[in-house]
Amino acid sequence: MNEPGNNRQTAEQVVEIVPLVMRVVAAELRQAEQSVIPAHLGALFLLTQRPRNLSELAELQAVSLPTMSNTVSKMAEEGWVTRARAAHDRRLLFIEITPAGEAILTKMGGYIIEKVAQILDPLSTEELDTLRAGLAILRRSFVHDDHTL
Amino acid sequence: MNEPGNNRQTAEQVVEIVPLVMRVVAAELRQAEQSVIPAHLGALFLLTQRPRNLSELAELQAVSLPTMSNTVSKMAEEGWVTRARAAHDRRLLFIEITPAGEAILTKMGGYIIEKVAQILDPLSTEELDTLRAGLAILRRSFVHDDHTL
DNA sequence: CCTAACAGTTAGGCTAGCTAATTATCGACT
DNA sequence: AGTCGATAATTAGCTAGCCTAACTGTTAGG
Repeated sequence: MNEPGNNRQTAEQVVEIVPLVMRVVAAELRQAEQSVIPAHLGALFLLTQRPRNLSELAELQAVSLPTMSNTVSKMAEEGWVTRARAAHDRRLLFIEITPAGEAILTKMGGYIIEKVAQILDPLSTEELDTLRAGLAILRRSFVHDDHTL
Repeated sequence: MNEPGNNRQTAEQVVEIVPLVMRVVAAELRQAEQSVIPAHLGALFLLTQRPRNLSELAELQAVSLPTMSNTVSKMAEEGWVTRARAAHDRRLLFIEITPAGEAILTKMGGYIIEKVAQILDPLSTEELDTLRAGLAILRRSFVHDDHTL
């Protein structure tokens, strides 16, 4: 579909840059004084849209089922989500965010977004537009999308 | 410098998308049959440009000194790099890639880049251009750049 | 020379991820 | 109704990759 080299060159950039950015973001998160919410933010955000079951969360976050099971257990212990069996099919979980979960998402999500926004601050409006467009393409390519929102 | 919202919206995208892409890339790497080279590829690539000392590698890869020290130790055990004290200042390491290191970089780097290139294959030429431009901006913003190449 | 600063290593610990095996439920087919 | 395969989630056990704090060796300036 493309000149082959174009593809590969872009792939090289992805492999180089994404892990670097990841480490920087992770380092910022680690500095968030106490609260420590690492991988939980993404799942919490998905739960603000509507309740989900475990498989949905795992797929949307691109992690295995056991990983998401652990994540949800920890969040439930913290009181950020509730976990119940679905009425119509008792194999399924019905996972809902709580007000405490929404509060922590606002607080911690806001913190990290603020940090990243500072890093992006020197960029011009045009650069920000380009960056957003690029990220949107990355998302479409890599993420099994959620067709419900 | 910008309308404040622009910045924040882009930051949200970064925080959402980068970890997702990271997990997908990591999953691809994990499937690379045996060879298992996780964080080492980036460091090896930097060493193809020229020999480096440990602090340089750590900064360019945005990891702590102990982390990079471990990484280099493992790579030295595998015979992918050599480690020697610099002649003019014996505190500094002089880390060089070996032919074996170049070989493994070609093989494993090629493998993962191929995988990512497949994921990007459906994109049009225009989309690839946009993606590359966005990634370049991301890199400039997040990475302490190497001014020597 | 002595001491402060610097480069790297060691020790110890944590999180987030995985696969494999297990439990519980459902649904379809006899 | 009973059983059996498929599906959803959990548990057990493990690894990689990252960190901070404390230590060792080296240099350079007063």
